[in-house]
Amino acid sequence: MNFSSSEENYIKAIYHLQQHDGMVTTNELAAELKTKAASVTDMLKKLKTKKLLHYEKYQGFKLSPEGKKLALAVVRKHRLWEYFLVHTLQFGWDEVHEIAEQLEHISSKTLVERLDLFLKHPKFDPHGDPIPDVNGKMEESKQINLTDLEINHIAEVSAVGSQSTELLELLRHRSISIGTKLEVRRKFSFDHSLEIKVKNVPPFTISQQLAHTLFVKPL
Amino acid sequence: MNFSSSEENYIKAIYHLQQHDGMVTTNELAAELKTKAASVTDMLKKLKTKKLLHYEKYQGFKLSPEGKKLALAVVRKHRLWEYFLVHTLQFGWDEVHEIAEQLEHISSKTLVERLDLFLKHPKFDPHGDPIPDVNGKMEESKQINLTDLEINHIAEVSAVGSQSTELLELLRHRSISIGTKLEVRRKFSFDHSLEIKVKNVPPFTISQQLAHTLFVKPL
DNA sequence: ATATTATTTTAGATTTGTCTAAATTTTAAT
DNA sequence: ATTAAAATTTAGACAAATCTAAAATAATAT
Repeated sequence: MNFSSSEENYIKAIYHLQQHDGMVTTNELAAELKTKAASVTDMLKKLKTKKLLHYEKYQGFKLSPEGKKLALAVVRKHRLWEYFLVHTLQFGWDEVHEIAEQLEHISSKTLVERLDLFLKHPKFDPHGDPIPDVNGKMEESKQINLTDLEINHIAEVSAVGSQSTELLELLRHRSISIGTKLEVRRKFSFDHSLEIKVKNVPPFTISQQLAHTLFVKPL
Repeated sequence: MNFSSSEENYIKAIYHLQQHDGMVTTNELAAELKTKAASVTDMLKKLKTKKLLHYEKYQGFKLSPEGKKLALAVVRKHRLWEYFLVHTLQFGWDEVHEIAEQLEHISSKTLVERLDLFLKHPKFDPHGDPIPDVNGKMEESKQINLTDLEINHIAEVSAVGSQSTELLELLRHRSISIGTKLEVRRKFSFDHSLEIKVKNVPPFTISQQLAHTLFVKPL
């Protein structure tokens, strides 16, 4: 079976959403894909006839096993290409998302496997997310959310929860990137903001919203 | 300006056809793209409004300077990706065409330039075709058509004029590939077939049609 | 329990790229 | 110079993916 880029994007977005929610709703998906609810409904019907998801109208939906398999294949391609862009072509880790969004839809089993071999079977992409293997299996990453990091424990930034330009701009301004070592000095319960310490920089405060999109590996 | 894959395919096909013909006709292009004349007419109108080609109805057409620029950019991407697939990912030179057809439509200037840098600015693709540089300039390849090779002069196969599966199958059967050294022993004027000699193999005869799709560099 | 609000779906329209069949224009042949 | 044939274009239809506006359903709030 072969699927359009659009279908693959829907399947991938559903996969990401159902990691948190279990069941996904029409509006959630519309927001994620920056499209309209009506368009989502249209596509859901098509994906249902292709047996990629379980869907009863007004009831929400989730991927079927075949849908999950497709999602993992797309995620695998996306993350392998990101790894390639950063490690082979010397892109910055914050420049590769949009290009990988295009590359992930190239359809050639052989290409993916040759790429994987050339890259020596990487297990994590430049954002710290695990890369599924040919069978969709991936290592559990030991990263936790920054909001869950214990006070005064040093950790290394390993992933960011979104690749929006706005977020990346803010991170750049704060000189935070993958690999940055930091610790949480205080947690303010009023607005859940955090005081952060990075070496060679005076302590600064970040919002709960920002902390929520950052993942770290405790050292 | 950004263009759809379909538009880029039309522009690229026109570019290739006008290398021979100067002016291109609707049916020629329809045949090249394996589509219908009516579809070609539709697309021509669109490409004309986008100023990519000169076109008066019933009169044939050719690329405008902007069209040529776009064509060369697509050709550059195609050939760079082919080079990458063969030299970096170890594909055979006869396996890469279809994948490169997809990759050539990835739109990211930076990506192309980083790829070019990583590959060390290759001048020719695995089929022996010259790779245009960023400005669309390319080296004149010294290859000539096999039908123009003088009798008893040794030459090396440097390019094939098509990537059709049928042709590649025939070449494989004849054990002819890029780099094969050969010479023409006789030319038969009746059907313009050629008697070919390759080392370690008894002489064999090839049709004019096949000879026409083979390009060689005299040694 | 019913009304209000929010969510989701349907109905109908739009864009892109394609097609078939019919009409038009050009070319070639007598 | 007509006519026949070939090439090209138009007209109208269709599939994919999207949208807006209206209708249907579900959730909620009194």
